[in-house]
Amino acid sequence: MATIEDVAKYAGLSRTTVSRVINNQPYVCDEKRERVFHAMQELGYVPNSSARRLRNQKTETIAIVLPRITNPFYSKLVEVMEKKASWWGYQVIICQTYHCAQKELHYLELLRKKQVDGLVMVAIQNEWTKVEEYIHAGPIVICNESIEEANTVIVGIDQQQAAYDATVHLIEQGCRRLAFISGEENSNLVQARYTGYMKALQEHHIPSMDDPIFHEAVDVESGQTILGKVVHMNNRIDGIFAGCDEVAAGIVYAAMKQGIRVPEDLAVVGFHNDTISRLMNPAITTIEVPIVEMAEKSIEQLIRSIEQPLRNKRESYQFAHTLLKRDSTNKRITVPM
Amino acid sequence: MATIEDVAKYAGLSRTTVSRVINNQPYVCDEKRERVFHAMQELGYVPNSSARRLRNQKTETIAIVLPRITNPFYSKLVEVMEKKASWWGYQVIICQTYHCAQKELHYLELLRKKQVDGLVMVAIQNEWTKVEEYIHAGPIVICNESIEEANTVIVGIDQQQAAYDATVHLIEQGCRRLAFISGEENSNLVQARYTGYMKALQEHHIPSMDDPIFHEAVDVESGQTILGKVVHMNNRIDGIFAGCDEVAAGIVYAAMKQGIRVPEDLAVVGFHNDTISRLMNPAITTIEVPIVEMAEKSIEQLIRSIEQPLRNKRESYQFAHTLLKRDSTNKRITVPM
DNA sequence: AAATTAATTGGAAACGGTTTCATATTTGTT
DNA sequence: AACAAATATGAAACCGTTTCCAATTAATTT
Repeated sequence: MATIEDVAKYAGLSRTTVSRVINNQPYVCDEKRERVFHAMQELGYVPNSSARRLRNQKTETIAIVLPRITNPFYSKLVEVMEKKASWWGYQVIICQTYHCAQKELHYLELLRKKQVDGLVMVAIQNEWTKVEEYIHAGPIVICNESIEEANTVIVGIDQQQAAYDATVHLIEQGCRRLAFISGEENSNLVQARYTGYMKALQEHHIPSMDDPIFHEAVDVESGQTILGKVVHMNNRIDGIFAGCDEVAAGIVYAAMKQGIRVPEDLAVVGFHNDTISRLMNPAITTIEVPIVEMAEKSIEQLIRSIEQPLRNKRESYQFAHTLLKRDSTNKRITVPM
Repeated sequence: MATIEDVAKYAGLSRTTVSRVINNQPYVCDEKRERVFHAMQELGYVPNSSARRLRNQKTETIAIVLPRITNPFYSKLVEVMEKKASWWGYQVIICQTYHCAQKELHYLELLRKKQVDGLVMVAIQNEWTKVEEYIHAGPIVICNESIEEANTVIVGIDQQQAAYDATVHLIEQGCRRLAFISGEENSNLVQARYTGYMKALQEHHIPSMDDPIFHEAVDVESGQTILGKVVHMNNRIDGIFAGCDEVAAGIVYAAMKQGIRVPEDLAVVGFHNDTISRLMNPAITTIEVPIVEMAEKSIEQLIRSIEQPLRNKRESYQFAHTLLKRDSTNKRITVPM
């Protein structure tokens, strides 16, 4: 590969001058500028990224840390983030944790190694205090997680309110034996939603029927499994709040297979308004999340933090969610409260 | 940030010795090794990635070029690829082309800038001759595309045979007025499938009914749109081969909405065996593609090419596909041929 | 015409590591 | 005891850029 030195020699000039041409700087006369262009052309020269990164102390790369890309909600977030980042001239490294705290720390090290300029966390596996230490190594934006104590940019929706809205809707449709189904139990996200869920139950004087078997659900298969368990319980559950549409779809699918009517016997609410929630039969009631706005805001703020660092200040951007009422909860009755 | 120089000073040793410790090399006595560890600990030292990349002429990063990550087929490929790459200690940069040849070239430049050590192409937007030029800048593995003339590693399935199998199945189910629906018309992938589709038609003496409106279909929405157009045609189509399950799902969904019975009035075959094809009602007949094997093989071969370069040699890995017969084509009749 | 100021240019010093090479000290062998 | 071989260490070169600084020339002002 040709280096800047080769170009300089070929053009009979110095590295400095070539560098000026590459970076479109002034103080190079037209004739020499032309000569440099010609030499670059002739030698097929392309500036070496590693050398630039070292010299400029800047990688123009960011990382997105998430559980796994196959979850449609995450993949949509990543799609938009990559698009936006690319528009600003940044590359995107994708980091799948598979919900493993260890893996998450491994990827956070990218910040200390200076392999990325900044990082977006979509979901968080470790204690915040552990993640926090990395902020002095580079900006971190939190997207879609609720960390009260985080002194950084945090983008998302009101998870508690969303869960509350969904639960109230189930209750208004006549459900009285509800279940709360979620992904990893310990995340702050799940905690916030659970709080909203419980608030709705308490306000309507409905007892909780939760059970630990209902956690760790993140995909269609786990949704199907859960329905199997629900069926064999004594008190038949008649309403489910699921943490994501994949799980909700698995539940609805398994229910139909087993002759359990949705919503008559069992109403289901999902989360995220993934394509599948719309296409299922019955269509699944869900919480619509403004993914595009969240993703764009996250990247904008991250890049701003990179380009003009002023760290350690909490900055919260909260977007509005919407409850999309569909057939999976439509019992066509309204129970007087 | 502390540099290796700082560590050396703190430990009262030379950069060389510190470097030896970092890289776990011999010829450092235990006592000094300890001192270096202590100094690194004390200063919170982490080796700078850019400096390492420059000196070692190696980035330990690869790129995956694809149309868009939200397509479940691509996102699954990426999931597995990232997992595998990470296992080998490589980072993954994701590059979305949105089917734009220009964008693809932009990402191919990563190879020339030495910002990545190698690159996997899932789908290809440019002429192969244009892409080929980048091979001398670093290894490229083609995954899921059929480029006859490519002298590089190419991983995939027999697209032509898969389309042939799907089409024969439609014909055996009694369909006589078929349509072929695909993504970007000019890709070699689509050409290969189209050849298989036509071969099946010809072997069964069935006239082709194709129409240009049936291209450029890549998601659920376009599937829905297409069904709308199909309905208004004179010769009612009774069988559709769709290039991906998202499109097939859109078609099935829209058909049900309009009272067109699937499969009685219209049979549909999809591609990829995405989750949605299984969950739709009726479930969609599809071609199962061994995604995990393809993704793993692609990464394995790419990393092999990076670590022991021996370029410009075609190496083809073809995996077996399966036709999964489901309800969207199950007319419960067998027409004698 | 002399004194400033602006426009060009290149040498050399970073940026932060790894590796080659030379040197000094042990250890092992005959 | 003499010599070869293995171990331990650091100085300096190198990876490919960008940028500071000084030097030279051209243009402008007094």
